Amino acid sequence: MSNTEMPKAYESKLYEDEIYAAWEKSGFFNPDNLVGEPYSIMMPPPNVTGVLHLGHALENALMDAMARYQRLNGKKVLLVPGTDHAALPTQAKVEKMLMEGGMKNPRQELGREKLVEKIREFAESSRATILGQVKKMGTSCDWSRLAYTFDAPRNIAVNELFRQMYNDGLIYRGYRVVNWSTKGQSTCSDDEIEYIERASVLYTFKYSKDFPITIATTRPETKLGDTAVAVHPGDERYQKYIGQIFTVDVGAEKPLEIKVIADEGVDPTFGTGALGVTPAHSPVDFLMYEKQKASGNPIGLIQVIGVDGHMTKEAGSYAGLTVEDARAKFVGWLSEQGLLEKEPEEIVQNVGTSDRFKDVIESLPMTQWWLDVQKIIPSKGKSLKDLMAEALTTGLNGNTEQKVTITPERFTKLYLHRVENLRDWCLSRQTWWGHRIPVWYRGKETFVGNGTPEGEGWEQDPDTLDTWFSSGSWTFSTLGWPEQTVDLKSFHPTNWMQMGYEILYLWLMRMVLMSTYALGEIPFKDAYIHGMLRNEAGKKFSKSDANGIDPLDIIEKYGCDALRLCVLSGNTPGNDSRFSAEKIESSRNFVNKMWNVSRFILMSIGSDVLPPSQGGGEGVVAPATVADHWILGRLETVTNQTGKLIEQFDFSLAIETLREFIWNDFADWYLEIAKIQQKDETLRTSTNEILLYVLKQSLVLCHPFMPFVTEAIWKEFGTGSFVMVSTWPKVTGLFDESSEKQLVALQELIIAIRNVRSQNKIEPKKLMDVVFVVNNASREFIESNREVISALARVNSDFALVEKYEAATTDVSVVRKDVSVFVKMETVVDPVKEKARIEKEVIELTTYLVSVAQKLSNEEFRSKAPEKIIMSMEEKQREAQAKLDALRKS
RNA sequence: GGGCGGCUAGCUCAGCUGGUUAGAGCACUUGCAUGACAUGCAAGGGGUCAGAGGUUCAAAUCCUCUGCCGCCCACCA
Repeated sequence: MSNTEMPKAYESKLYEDEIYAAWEKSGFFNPDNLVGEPYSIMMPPPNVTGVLHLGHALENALMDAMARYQRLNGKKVLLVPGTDHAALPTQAKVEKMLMEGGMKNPRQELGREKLVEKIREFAESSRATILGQVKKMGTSCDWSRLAYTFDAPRNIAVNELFRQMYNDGLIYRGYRVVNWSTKGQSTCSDDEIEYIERASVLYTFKYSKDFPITIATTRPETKLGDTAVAVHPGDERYQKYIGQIFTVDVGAEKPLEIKVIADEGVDPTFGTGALGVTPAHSPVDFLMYEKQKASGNPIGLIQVIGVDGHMTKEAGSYAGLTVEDARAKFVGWLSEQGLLEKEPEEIVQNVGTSDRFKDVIESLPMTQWWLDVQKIIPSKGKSLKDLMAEALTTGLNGNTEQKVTITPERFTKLYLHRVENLRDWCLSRQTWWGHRIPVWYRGKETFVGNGTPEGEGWEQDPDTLDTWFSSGSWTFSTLGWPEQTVDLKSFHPTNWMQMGYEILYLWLMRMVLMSTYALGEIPFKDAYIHGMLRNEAGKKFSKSDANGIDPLDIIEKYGCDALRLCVLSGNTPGNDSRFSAEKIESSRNFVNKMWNVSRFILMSIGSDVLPPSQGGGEGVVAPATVADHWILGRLETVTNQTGKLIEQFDFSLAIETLREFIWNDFADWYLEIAKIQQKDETLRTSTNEILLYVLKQSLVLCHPFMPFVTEAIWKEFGTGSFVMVSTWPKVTGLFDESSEKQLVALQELIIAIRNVRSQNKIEPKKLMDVVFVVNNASREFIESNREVISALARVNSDFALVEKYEAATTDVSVVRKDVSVFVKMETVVDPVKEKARIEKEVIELTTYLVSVAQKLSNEEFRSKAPEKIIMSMEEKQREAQAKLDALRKS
């Protein structure tokens, strides 16, 4: 074997690209080349607004760990890669860049076609970068099924979905108050509003001297469009005015006709108990307007703010002013007229801002496309809201197979609460990048469907669809829907989805909505919600890349495996975690440890056992020593634990379990013991076989988390196969409790002797002389481990085993429960110090024994605690007592 | 105004369907260039589990309250 060529340290750069290329070429990323039960994961498509950051590294690590684990367990795994065109956000981003480059108004200057072309160029370049990054992260996705939310197949799915929802009467065109971004010149949905706290001024005033009711507002300029004052129906103060109309002149185009109306929603105890109603510029007021209309007691609607953020001609003397200027002017007028009832009051207020354009959202009345979430779907007898709730509670139609489980569970409550309060979804955007609304108009005719209708004179709606409309269909549009493809049948519902909690409402909910509506299926069975990755100081990695870290830089420096381990360790469901230099180094070191363990094994087994290329390490192993039994038992325990942990989505603990096993058990103990066993002719072959066996299994166990290094080592075996498509270890019944106990005892003994050396500053090179005091039970145990003890504790191997021993003044004692060791010093041991050391131990033991005795003598404990607990406590008591007795004797 | 999460070793975090003398990584102390690895080895030090009550034979773990820190939601004019 040529394994001596393995370099001392694992250099990730030498392997990763080559290995990824080999995996790709092997075809095993494509489930068509695998057998077994289908298992599918859809990659949350990164937005082409930018390139990938560390958060995406976490997502890729999560998805790929799961995909690889499932593949090793014989599943036919599909992991679909893709990107999201991110309609409005991408346009916002490109416009911002163009404006930074000197353009004043990109839409005006370039026009629709040219601007869309610019955005497409940007998107394509981001897309290419992103896909390259995904490969660098080692993600085992099927590139033959690569999808993009804006490609032709996805466009068909979007149009078809729209058509069906329209035909079901769920999608409608309606005039109502929308969220309007003046800067973005577009609507946005309720979910795209970010509320920020800011200082504001509350003005309390009357419309005119003889108006009987005082009202308050932080937006005086909108009052130019007031058409009513609402009071609580039971409010005695205002009872007599209800139904009356007052005409006031506040300087708008026409004098305002203010009707006093009653509405249950008004809180009579708050403020003046009266509310100025501005139907055109407040969603709540608009509802009152509709309610009044429905009750046959209509009030007016006057739009005083335009789409450009300036006052309209309805605002009369205020027309053309910005809202800020209009506000100042109106407040000035109120003050002059003596209409302000109180000094203006400074308050803190939440205002909605556009999450993309960052400006304050105006409420304006407009005709837009909406998705009705309340309406009963004819074929289903339920509303979209009902479907969305069912999917998380009882399962669709009570079918528990069609139920989404969210980890951690607490997000389920959030989701359901949100669903309950869901309002109709505004689908149309006035930006240009994205799926065009699939609706055509000709005079009074409307056509909804896929592609331009036949005949002359049709014009397509100029608006585009909310980007989440296409991402909502991701789990099935990627599988060929609306065609009833084989993929769709095999892989939907998908098995697992992971995402950050920040898109729970935006995305998870919409996937459930779309999938339950279109397919009558949940989009995925399990949703794993991860937290955000923060920097060392606990700050968010901002999207503007100011303190962002490029995952490629990390990969370049530390390797992909280290990055993956790093982002997964310490990351628990739903909780944020931090990324730091120290953490990545620690992960890199573990990768290197794996490498060196393998390096040692491949170098030392020589020709004694069959080389791996001829099946070495595959067959039956023959444990000969306690250590052999122990390590095989540990491997089995760890195999069980790791599998269970991954299936519970507890990736961090799985990694910790593996690290502990490989580093502490396998490398620090078994390898050291194996070096001794290798020198023994009768043990050499079996030891080497076990080394190779445990190594191979460990590589498989670690592969989901560190795919590259495990594959690189596997390659050294020269089998020509991939660890990626090997088999997750099976439980073989090699666990042996007594070996486990014995080895732990051996470890404790060796550590104790090493401790004597350290405490007494005896140089490591010197072999110490010791005497073992044993009883019948422990004699055999020590004798059979003579060589191991000698080598690992560094004592002369010809030590005596006696039953009684009179300690000399040059001896230091080590006491275990049924073995004592006397270590011979060259000089007289300081009797005071030695006594103190023993005293300390005696005190610790005594204290412990007292507490145990207290518990055990407690009647209630004895009668109520389970048998198992009592027995284990009694066992511990015996052990501690034995040790204490031995200590006292010495 | 509602709701949620966090508070465990110097730092970052596990553990929390109650039951070993509370763990890991990093940092720290003391030794080691021990033929796999100094990206390492060995031996250590370090915590009244935010505080106060309660339930229980038993609480970091369950309940109540309080205090900080963070997040989400909400039409209080």
